Amino acid sequence: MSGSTMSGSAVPANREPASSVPGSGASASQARGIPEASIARLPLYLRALQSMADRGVTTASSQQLAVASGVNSAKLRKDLSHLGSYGTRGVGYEVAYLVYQISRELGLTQDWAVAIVGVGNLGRALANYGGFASRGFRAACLVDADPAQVGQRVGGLVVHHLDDLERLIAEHRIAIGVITTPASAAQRVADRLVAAGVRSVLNFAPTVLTVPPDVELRKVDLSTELQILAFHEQRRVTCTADTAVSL
Amino acid sequence: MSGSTMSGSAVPANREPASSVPGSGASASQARGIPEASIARLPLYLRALQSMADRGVTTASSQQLAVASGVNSAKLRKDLSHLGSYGTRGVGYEVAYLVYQISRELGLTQDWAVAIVGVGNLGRALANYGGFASRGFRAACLVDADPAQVGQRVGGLVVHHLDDLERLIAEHRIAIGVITTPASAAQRVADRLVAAGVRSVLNFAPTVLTVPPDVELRKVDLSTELQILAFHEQRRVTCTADTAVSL
DNA sequence: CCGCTTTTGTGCGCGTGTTCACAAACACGT
DNA sequence: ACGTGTTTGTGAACACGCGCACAAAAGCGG
Repeated sequence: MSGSTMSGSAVPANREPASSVPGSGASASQARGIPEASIARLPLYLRALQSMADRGVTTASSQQLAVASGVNSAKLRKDLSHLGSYGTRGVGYEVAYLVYQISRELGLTQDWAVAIVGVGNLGRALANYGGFASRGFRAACLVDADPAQVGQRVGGLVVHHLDDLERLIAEHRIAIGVITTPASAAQRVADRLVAAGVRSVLNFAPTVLTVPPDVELRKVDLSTELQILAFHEQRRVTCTADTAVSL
Repeated sequence: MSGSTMSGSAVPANREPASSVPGSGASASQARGIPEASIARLPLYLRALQSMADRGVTTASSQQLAVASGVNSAKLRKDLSHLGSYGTRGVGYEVAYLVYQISRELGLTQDWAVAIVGVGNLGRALANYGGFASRGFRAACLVDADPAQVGQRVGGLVVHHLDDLERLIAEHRIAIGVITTPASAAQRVADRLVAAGVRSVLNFAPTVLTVPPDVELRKVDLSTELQILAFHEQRRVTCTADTAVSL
């Protein structure tokens, strides 16, 4: 009854289209050919697998893994098949081995130095977030434009001034930039990150950023998520009313 | 060359599939027939439009709006056409009118009471986030399990104890629940929210939640986003190395 | 050594979403 | 009043991802 069973592909993306020449739609993009949708689910599988490993489980079937990850089992098998045939028919997947394979595919065998720009409430929350270190990420650098923030210790790190951004990126070998500034400053920060060599940016500011096409830009938008929920909530009451009338 | 121009649909979704009976794939879901993908973009358009309105712009073409929203103009027109023919050929869209129409469609003409469960760093950040109030949302209720947090004032609100969750939901007419607890507590909180009548849940905890099919569940997963970035970053260096070899 | 059970890996049809491209519609200047 | 230029709305082609369903493979017991 409630339109919740969504069969088809689904919802959009956190990947910003950024600037892309529409005419040159070369479909031969995907390098080693792992679909973007599959990659986005690998972290999910990885988490489920690590949870299993912690509980001492050594082997898991696609069915079990699928349930633990909240996805269809066929989809999971197809996703895993993209990284090679790491399962044993009739048995399942070896948890530890799969953890390693997915980690390697995601590039989590090394750890990535992350810069957080904007030490507001959200920036602080991220800096203190323990989930990073355990998953191959290290908040290596905190930056803010406000002199009052500079020098403060947040999550074991000293906040530096925005002016030193370029130097800090070079020194800490920053690979990933996280933008938690107000929307008004986000584009300027993104430009400086890119100019300093950062090719992966995660944007929390509620604004559309433009970056060169070779920069990977993702966004997390809190109010958008809420607005989507609001839509469904509103549609629900509308539909309920309609149903009530038709009864 | 750099596989960044992504033509096709793209990435997965923040919508959790939740529990859905696979066999009963009724495709006639979508009620008034606005595609989910379009809805997810409406907040983007709304923001661009409001920004234009603030700058005194009264009329915008699909091209202008598309650039401001970072999407294709044809896609934007098709999205807007789903809510009716609110444009004037040869001219464009009237900003103020479109703002109203989108707001109405998203259910933002009323404001929604939001409960935030888990007053950690992230919960605090959300409670203090100014972007809510301005967009039709109101943090009406802060809850935490830790007695030390109870009674504190965060973002103008007093933190209540988790025990009072059901009462608070009823009193404040909470429509949307936001989960910012540790992963271990998330499922229990979700169950209680649902039992208390909340039908829309936004989950920040890094875990898979299971809810009844009539509950709208979205997730925001910070480490997943970073891991996807790490994948591309790693693929980049791998590809670069390959290229260097082949030269 | 063979047949039975379990589970992977995948070919295929289908629904969804995206994009192009164009006709209908509208404003405006003359 | 009428042509002209611009912009919307949408039909159609295309690309993508999802999930079913099944064959191939592996283990196991007799």
